[in-house]
Amino acid sequence: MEFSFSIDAASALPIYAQVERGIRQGVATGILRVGDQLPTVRELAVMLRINANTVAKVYRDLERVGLLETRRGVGTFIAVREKKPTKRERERRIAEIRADLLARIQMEGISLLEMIEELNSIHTNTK
Amino acid sequence: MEFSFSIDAASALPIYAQVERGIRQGVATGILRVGDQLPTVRELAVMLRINANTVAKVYRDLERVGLLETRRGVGTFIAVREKKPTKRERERRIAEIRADLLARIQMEGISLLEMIEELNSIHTNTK
DNA sequence: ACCTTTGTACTATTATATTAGTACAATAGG
DNA sequence: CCTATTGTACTAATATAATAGTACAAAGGT
Repeated sequence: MEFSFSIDAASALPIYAQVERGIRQGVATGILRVGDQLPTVRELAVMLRINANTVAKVYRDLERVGLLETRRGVGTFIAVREKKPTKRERERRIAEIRADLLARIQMEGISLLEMIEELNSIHTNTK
Repeated sequence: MEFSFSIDAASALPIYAQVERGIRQGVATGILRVGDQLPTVRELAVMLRINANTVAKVYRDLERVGLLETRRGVGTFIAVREKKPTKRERERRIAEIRADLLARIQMEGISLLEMIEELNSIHTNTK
């Protein structure tokens, strides 16, 4: 698997937020590991067909948070694995994911049963 | 159940998009039905603690799309039920929901099995 | 030492988002 | 007819987002 994601310029979600999400998802899913080098500001800008300043902003923001580490003249690297949330926090997030999913399937006219079966089918096919 | 949602001013998603999502979700979930009157522009602005212009923009946009119907001096109403998607379209959306869910639970360190059980528990409790 | 690469820091420009305020047009109801 | 209500249409101001372009500082390689 390779580190890549796409930008939807038409989305209401600003580009910089989409880039940040892409990187965070890469880290969280293990596609990006501690020490891995990211594309350079200019490279990623070309890859995503966005402005280099936008990429630079994301790198800067994520560096401030501690997720990335930048070495001038060298590149930008994944600095840390995201810290484990508390049990309480984890449950809150599960509840949030659940609520979002329910709202969304209801919105699309999909029954909970159908969705569960959809997920079960992946589960049986993948293991 | 009552028509209500909340705005997160800190979200990267612009306020107008959050309002639009709230209304669309209301319609899709059946909380808002054809013919139902929405709060007035000024009322909803107060309810959500945002500017009336932002609400007006959303009403205008949704009217253009045909989801709302506005009668001057009277109010804004739900115009149509969203049209049924084709079978193909529906499957595409299910796949999209599934992909988003998988990415998200992986990002949060939640196993698919755990998520399925979470959903199953709702299912058994609600029926 | 020199050159290249890389992140950083600017300025400038354009577009969008949000708020504030005012005014107007259409409609309902007394 | 009159008034209040409601959506609509403006202007203005501020902030953010995104692009374009230039320049600089730090590090590595030669």
